[in-house]
Formats: sequence, structure tokens, C-alpha cells
Amino acid sequence: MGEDSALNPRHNKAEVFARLRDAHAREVTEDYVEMIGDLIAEEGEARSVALAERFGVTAATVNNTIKRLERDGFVTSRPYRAIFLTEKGEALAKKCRERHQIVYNFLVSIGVDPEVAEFDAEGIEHHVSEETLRVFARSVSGL
Amino acid sequence: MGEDSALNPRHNKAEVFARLRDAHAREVTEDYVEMIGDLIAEEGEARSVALAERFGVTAATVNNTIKRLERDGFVTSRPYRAIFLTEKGEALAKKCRERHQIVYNFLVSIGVDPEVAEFDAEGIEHHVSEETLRVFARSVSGL
DNA sequence: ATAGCAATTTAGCCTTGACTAACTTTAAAA
DNA sequence: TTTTAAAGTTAGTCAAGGCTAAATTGCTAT
Repeated sequence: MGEDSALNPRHNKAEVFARLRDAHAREVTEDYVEMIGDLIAEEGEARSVALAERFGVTAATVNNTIKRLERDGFVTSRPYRAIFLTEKGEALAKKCRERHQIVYNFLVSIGVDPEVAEFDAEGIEHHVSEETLRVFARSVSGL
Repeated sequence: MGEDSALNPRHNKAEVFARLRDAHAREVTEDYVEMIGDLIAEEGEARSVALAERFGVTAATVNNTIKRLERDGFVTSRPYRAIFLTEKGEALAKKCRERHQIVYNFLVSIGVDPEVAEFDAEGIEHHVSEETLRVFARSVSGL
């Protein structure tokens, strides 16, 4: 007995990977609400064409994704009009922006080149637990 | 002029996201070759049933994935038999194992709980650039 | 007022990665 | 040796997230 316990972590990875798949499913949503928030802040509104350009995907892909986000309650949109964040979307965007900033600042603080840090933060931010994020934040703030 | 240059990184994220999508496409492959390597090391051979259990997916899903890995030259397998890594697969597994270890050690070294570090490392390892990995490794080795 | 262009939407296709259900093969126990 | 349970395979479904091509809408300049 006990060979599948926490004492022998080699043998119960399933949970880790399940969480990984969940994080995965949230990534695109998070990147979109974050970007939509940025666009509204920078340009006053978020249009499909700007999202397509910034993500490097086609307008059709943006359209699909926005439909999903709308279905899931993160944005509202009317045909041929700009895209808006719901409260839920805004809250998520805020959280993501903060998280992104913490990861970015942390990477730079340990000596990663700012441009590389920008790349890596984008990938890492979706996979950092609350605890690790706290450690990052504490580390940046100089212990 | 210059508003899309590196001086204004807000405006050319497309590349970042393209790389993110690529990293994404490699994740499952990397997790599988790594796990197959582990199983061979621990149990002498890698069977579908063990992969399914460890990843928390069905045997059918494992089967699909293994076919893809075989098509892409990372593993060999014969019906109803164990799965083997090709040289290419072995090389990738080795690289992933090292990277995973560096990320894990780094997280633990900055004060993340080992169990949480294990979770996070699994997600982060696929998104860490060579440069950031070097910074992590250097940091762990006590600069 | 309308012509034309840019933006958006729609339709149809693809791959990945997941599932269930049903079937086949292998290997071990009776 | 035969039965049976476990392992593996196959077929069919689904959602996410990409794409292209074609249709539609909205805006702007004539």
C-alpha cells in the first residue's frame, strides 16, 4: 500500500495532466480578453481586424473565437460592430494582465532579456499556480 | 515610422503568438516521449495501458497519439506490443527530461513547494526559451 | 446617391486530442 | 487446452482552433 501516494509522485501524474489540459482550454480565452482589454485601452474599441493582426490569425478565426467567448459570457458583440468585455471578461482580463506583469517582471529581475521575457511570459503565465505567482511577486519586490 | 518596431512591442505580438501555437503543438509529443522514456526506465517497457493511466486518458486516445508519434518518427510500435522510442524520440525525451528538471529545481530553489513545483514545471517546461532555461540553471547552481 | 473598398460574416474543410462502444488479440488461469 | 480477463484496436463522434473562398455589410469619397 501507499505506492500511489503523494510520497511516490511518479505514479499519479494523471491529475497534473488533467490540470494541464484545463489550463490549455483557458489559454485562448485569456489571451483574447487580455488583448481586447488592451485594444479598448489603447484605441477606444476592439475590432476583429486588430485582433486578427495582433494574434497573427485570419479574420475568420477571430470570428469563431469571439463566438465562443460570447457563448461563454466573456464578451458581447453585435454583427459588424466592435467587441466589448462583459464584467466577467473584464475581471478575467484584469487578472491576466496582473499575472502577466508579475511573470514578466520576475523574468527580467532574474536576468532574462526583456524581449525574451516578453515571449516567455506569454507562454508561462497560463501555467503558473497562485502559489508560484506569489513567490515570483515576493522575489521581485526584493524578498 | 517606427511604431511597429521593437521599441513599441505592443504592436507586433503576432510572432509571439505564432510561437506559442507551435509550442502548443509540440507539448503532447514532448510529454509522451518523456513518459515513454520514464516507463522504459522504470518498468522495462512502455505499454499503452500505463500511458493511459499516467496521463488520465483512455486507451483509445493513447492509440491515436502513438500513431501520430509514429508517423512523426518519434516511436515505433507493432500491434498489441510495447512502444519504443526511436533515436529521434530518445533525443527529444532526454532534452525534455533535462529541461523539466531544471525548471523543477529552479522553482523549488526559489521557495515553491515541491508538489506545486511539480505541477507548475509540467506546464512551464514547454514554454521556456533556451535563454531563460540557462538563467534558471545558473540561478540554481548558485550563480 | 452610389461605387468601391475594407471589414465582417458564413460555409466548408482540416488536424489535434478527447470520448464511448464494440471488437480483436494476447496471455494467464483453470 | 480451453476459457476468460486484460490489453489493444477500430469506428464513429465531438469541440477547439486553425485555414480559404465567397458573400455580405458599412463607410467613405466621389
